[in-house]
Amino acid sequence: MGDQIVAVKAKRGQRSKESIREDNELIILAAAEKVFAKHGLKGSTTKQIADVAKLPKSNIHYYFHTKLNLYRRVLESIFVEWMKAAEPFNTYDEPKEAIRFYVGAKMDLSRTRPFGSKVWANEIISGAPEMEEILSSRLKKWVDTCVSSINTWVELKKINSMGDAHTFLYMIWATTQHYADFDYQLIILNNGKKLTDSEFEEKKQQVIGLVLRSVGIEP
Amino acid sequence: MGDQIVAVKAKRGQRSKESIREDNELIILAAAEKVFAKHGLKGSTTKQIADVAKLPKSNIHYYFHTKLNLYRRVLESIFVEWMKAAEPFNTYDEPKEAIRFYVGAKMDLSRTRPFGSKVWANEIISGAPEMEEILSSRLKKWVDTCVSSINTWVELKKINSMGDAHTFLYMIWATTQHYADFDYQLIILNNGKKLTDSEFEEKKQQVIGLVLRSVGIEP
DNA sequence: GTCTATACGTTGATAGAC
DNA sequence: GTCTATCAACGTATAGAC
Repeated sequence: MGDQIVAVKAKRGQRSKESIREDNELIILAAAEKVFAKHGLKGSTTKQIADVAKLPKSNIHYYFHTKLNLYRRVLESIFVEWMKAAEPFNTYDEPKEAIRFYVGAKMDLSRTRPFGSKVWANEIISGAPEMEEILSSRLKKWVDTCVSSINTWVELKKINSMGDAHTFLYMIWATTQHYADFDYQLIILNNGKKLTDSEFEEKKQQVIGLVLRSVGIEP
Repeated sequence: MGDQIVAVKAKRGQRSKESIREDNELIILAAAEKVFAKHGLKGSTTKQIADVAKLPKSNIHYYFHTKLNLYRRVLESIFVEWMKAAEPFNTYDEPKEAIRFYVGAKMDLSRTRPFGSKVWANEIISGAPEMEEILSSRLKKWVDTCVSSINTWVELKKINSMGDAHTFLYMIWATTQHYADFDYQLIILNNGKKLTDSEFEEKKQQVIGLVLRSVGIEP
């Protein structure tokens, strides 16, 4: 993250004002995601964000006006990425492929963007006051589509019935996001060692296997 | 929660000082669990806790000295309850029963004590700075026992192998705790309606079914 | 044991020099 | 567009009257 900030800053020669704004907004958004992930909306301070972004505190307010506004922008950006990862579920007809790629994409996101997942988790835990709209309209819509796909597979006897399709979907969310949200716990229980990329790939395949078997598909 | 506080207060006639302390500590701990769940350690204020407990702010400091100390007491109390729920895993020999009762107990805890689960989640998300000791010694020890039970079942061909037993255990934690930590999201996606007790019981059985099938046990 | 008053640091946000 | 200086509000914690 720090390297990212330095890299963006170094590239600046004589740049247009729009470009400076764009760069700084990205730097601040990345810093904010990290800080909000650790302390939540209320627990984070604009000074912390400014320090991580290596900018004076007043610049945060200059670009985003209020802390709440910056927070909303972070949430929005996470949601967009999340929905991108969710596409496999609608592009594959066979449950085995759809589930495999969706769970895989979610696991990859937990690995590459853990802070985003944590900001999301924090927001939900504290009652989702800033996300009700996103959840009740945009996410709800996607969930409905997804649930009907799962129900179709059940009707076609391609997978076992689990009663309510939501239960299955929530298990996928919970299990994959656990690798982002609870990463510190996983590290401590792994004797203080972070998983290497290849170890993580292994866990990913194991998770895919468990999820597939849970609905009766042999991986 | 509010009723609980009123009930404890009303019972006081002429009580010993020890008993007053005990009651107030319980009231404050319950209030703190609720507030810490919503805002995390940094985001919570002693005033909020005092207001929920219906006591003056200074009493919080009188009984627990510092906010951090109170927070640690809340975490400790959650951990104890958590370990109690974990007993089934060691008291049943057959995986089908052990898993069924453990997952059931975890689901029940998510239903009856969601705030505790959220405080725990918040603490892990923010890097577990106050819990490293609990995690790396006491929780680690329990996990090791649990993992070796699972491995024994695999060796006895009572359940399918999933590669690393931790992956299976983490899936159980994630899925069950999701019903506490993400309860607001679940409500919104359920059209704003909280699950009734009997609906929750249904979900619980579905989760148990998915978990059992994921290791090849027909529920 | 209870609670008001207050010390003293930190916070979000802005004004205004550069 | 950048950044120092500043402020009012709020934070934790304590002192001391009851």
